[in-house]
Amino acid sequence: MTNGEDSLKLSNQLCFPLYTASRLVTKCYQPLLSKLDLTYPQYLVLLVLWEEDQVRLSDIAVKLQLQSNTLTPLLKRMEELKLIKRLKSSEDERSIIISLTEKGIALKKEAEWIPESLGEKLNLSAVEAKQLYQLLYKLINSAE
Amino acid sequence: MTNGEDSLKLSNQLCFPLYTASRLVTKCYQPLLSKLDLTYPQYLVLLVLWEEDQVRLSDIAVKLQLQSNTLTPLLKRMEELKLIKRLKSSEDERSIIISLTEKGIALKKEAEWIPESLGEKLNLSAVEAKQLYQLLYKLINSAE
DNA sequence: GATATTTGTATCGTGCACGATATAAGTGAT
DNA sequence: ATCACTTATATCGTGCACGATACAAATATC
Repeated sequence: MTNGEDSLKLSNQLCFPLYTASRLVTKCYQPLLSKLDLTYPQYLVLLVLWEEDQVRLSDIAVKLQLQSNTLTPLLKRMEELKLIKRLKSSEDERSIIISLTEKGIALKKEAEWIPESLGEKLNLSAVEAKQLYQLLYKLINSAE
Repeated sequence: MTNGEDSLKLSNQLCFPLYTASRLVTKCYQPLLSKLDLTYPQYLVLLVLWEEDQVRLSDIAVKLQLQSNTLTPLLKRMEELKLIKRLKSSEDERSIIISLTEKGIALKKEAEWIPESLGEKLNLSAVEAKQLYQLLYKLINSAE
């Protein structure tokens, strides 16, 4: 972007808008998700499970790029909310299989309007959203 | 992006790469910042102060889009690390003025190589970085 | 087949982030 | 001056995120 003296200016750093945008988008979800009594990371877990039920904890960890020490308590809270079940795998006793409960499955219908609702909050055109999407994935894949 | 059935797919959501990219970039900073005994939000506060010393807590809050209940303990920890001073404003006894200590000022020199070092970790071209930067700011400004 | 290594999950400690709420200082209207 | 109102910061409680570490099940090695 720039070199030398200005490199430490907040306005010249990519890190800052990334950090701010991420928190801001999470914040946009908050009022929508609180109606479903969900937090943002819990919603991400459900997105995984709505696509494919019966997933190992370690597979969720890979998909969401989260570690076991983050996921374990998060999933335990979701279990307390009766959204998911945590069962040991019969094939490998070390693995925990996460599956949706009836309540977790039913929640999908209630969540279907969320993406659209969020799209309205963020004033990006379809082209811009796609561009941003691609750049972010390039960034994610570039740094391992 | 897409409508109907697929809208809840993780891979179709802008929120997820944003969230992941932000955590990933923070993680890239971590080894660099730990050498200076700093966390990422602490580094952001220093970026603000290196640009302009003697800033009110509330002004830092606006610049970093953080709330007082996040900043207060964060700044107290930085005070314990002898990086900053927290003094009540003489003009308005409600305000806290944050200023750099000698140690805080000296740290700027040690941090100057960080932006460049991070640029190497993230495999984005200058054009892509600028594009991403602009899209993120558009997003931030669009949603208030 | 006892031992070493790897893998999957959990535990512990620290530091954000933020909603809700409290408190004290300043401001304004009566 | 009094009382409502606003503003600046702090406190409290909850939920991530992650480094370090522990531990048990599975696998590999000898």
